[in-house]
Amino acid sequence: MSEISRTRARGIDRVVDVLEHLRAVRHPIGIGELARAIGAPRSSIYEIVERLTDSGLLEVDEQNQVYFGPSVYFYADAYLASHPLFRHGRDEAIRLSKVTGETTQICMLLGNKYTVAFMQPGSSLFRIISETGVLVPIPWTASGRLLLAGMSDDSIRALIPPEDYVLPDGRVIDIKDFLTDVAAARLTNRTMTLGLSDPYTACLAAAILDEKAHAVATICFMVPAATPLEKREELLDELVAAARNVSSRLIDKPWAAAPR
Amino acid sequence: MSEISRTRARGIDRVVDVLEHLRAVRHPIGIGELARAIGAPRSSIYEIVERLTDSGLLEVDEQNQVYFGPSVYFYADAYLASHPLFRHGRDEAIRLSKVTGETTQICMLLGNKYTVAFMQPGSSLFRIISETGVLVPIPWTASGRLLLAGMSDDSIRALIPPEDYVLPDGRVIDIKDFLTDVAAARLTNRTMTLGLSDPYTACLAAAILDEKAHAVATICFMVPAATPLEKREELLDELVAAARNVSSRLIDKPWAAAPR
DNA sequence: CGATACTGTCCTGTATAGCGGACAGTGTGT
DNA sequence: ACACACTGTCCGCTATACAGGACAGTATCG
Repeated sequence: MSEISRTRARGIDRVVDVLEHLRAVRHPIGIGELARAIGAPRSSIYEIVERLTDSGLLEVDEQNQVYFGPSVYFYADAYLASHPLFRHGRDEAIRLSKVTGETTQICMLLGNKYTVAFMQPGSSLFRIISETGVLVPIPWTASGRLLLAGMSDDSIRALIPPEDYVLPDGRVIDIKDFLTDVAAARLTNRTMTLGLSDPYTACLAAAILDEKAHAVATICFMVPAATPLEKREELLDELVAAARNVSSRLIDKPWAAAPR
Repeated sequence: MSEISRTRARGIDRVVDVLEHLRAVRHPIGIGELARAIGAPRSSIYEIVERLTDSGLLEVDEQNQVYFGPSVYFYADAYLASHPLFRHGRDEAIRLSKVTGETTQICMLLGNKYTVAFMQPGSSLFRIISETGVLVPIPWTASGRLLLAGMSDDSIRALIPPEDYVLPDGRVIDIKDFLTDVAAARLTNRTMTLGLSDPYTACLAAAILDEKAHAVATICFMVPAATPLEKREELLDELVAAARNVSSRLIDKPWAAAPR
């Protein structure tokens, strides 16, 4: 995750490493274990954890396990308030999930990975594929192809590390094929993949665009692969409509008339 | 906010100051302005902002205004998932707001301040008193009294800075009176204040308790001060029931059977 | 026009933050 | 009983992160 440098690391980098690690493990963790996991000296991490606990960014429970603290909640609240994308995207996802009964997600890129930003489970009993916030290689997903639509082939090659083209089952995606997929997604603004990251799941997605027509997120359904094609096309139409809906609401500047 | 020390500051402290300042202003802000606001050298802040932007903790828009980045959202998502308090508290607040038509809030302490963690506006047109995440002196609020119920008088004195006893209109709350209020709240687990932070608003609150019977949050209504006492008592009963409801669900360990 | 106030980048010296390691305490296995 | 693996605290050395300022560029003002 961090640089391989063997030299003394900065406090800031340690902080980032700590937070990223907690996100990755998604569990409270002992301070010593945390230090080991991110390859940092224990003394440094003890210090940092104390400082961040004081500020509420982290929290230490009665067994001295470290995890995120209340401050991140308030920071996120402010973040969400400034991003209509999330507010409206969530609303649409919840609505679609109710109307169609399918599991609906809002997805986005985070650095060079793909992640689920929000998920609303459907009414049918259907297992959850991936948790919110877990980072996944972009080529593993239908949405990932849509989210790259705004980029040139060269920058896509630069962005995605080679190992990300290897699927969980060992198959390797050809980069040329992938770029072709992206180009196709660019034109239609919709993708449908079958058994990509998971053999029994089809993923349907439509892109949410910002004012410059860049894909900033996708809204998608996770449906059983056995779902008839006609039904899937129908669902995809719903997604495209919903995405357009959200996109159109992003044009209003969020804090244009805000007080100083 | 930070120490008054004139010496060189740590990177970590700068990071915390930056995040806290963004929370306080609740707006994207220029880098130079940010540096000035927290009393830090510009060069340091440029550096830090760049680093934090890379990690997604901050975001810089096209006008080079800095604000929270997507990472905080995912950290908060993890935080919420590990805190049943928030999930259940939110649900209850939304339900109460629907049932009663009143503005409902979940409130908690953050360091030595009081803050609204979640707010669900009521059906009636009623102005919003305070935004989510804004820090308010504890003595200004009804909920604050409940939230201190687990502490001794001495630790309360140590916690709250003297200036926090001065109300916005200039009146000063006597510390003894305040401690008496807290003691009363401790017994009944409910508070009602009239025109404390605002002359036309009554605040009704009940405490949500953790497994050790410490108040970890409150659930409260903001109603017009003119609301008849009988009606207010009725609403308070609802709050107490809701709080008990949430409290009882906090006893289950959130990640007891979680996978490694 | 010059004056003032920004902004973003780059450089250099030194106060100090982070590292490594020692230490005592606790628990668990044999 | 000992060995081993922890944990949390403390301390001194030194590589370096931070502060401070210089710099060029841009914008607004009268």
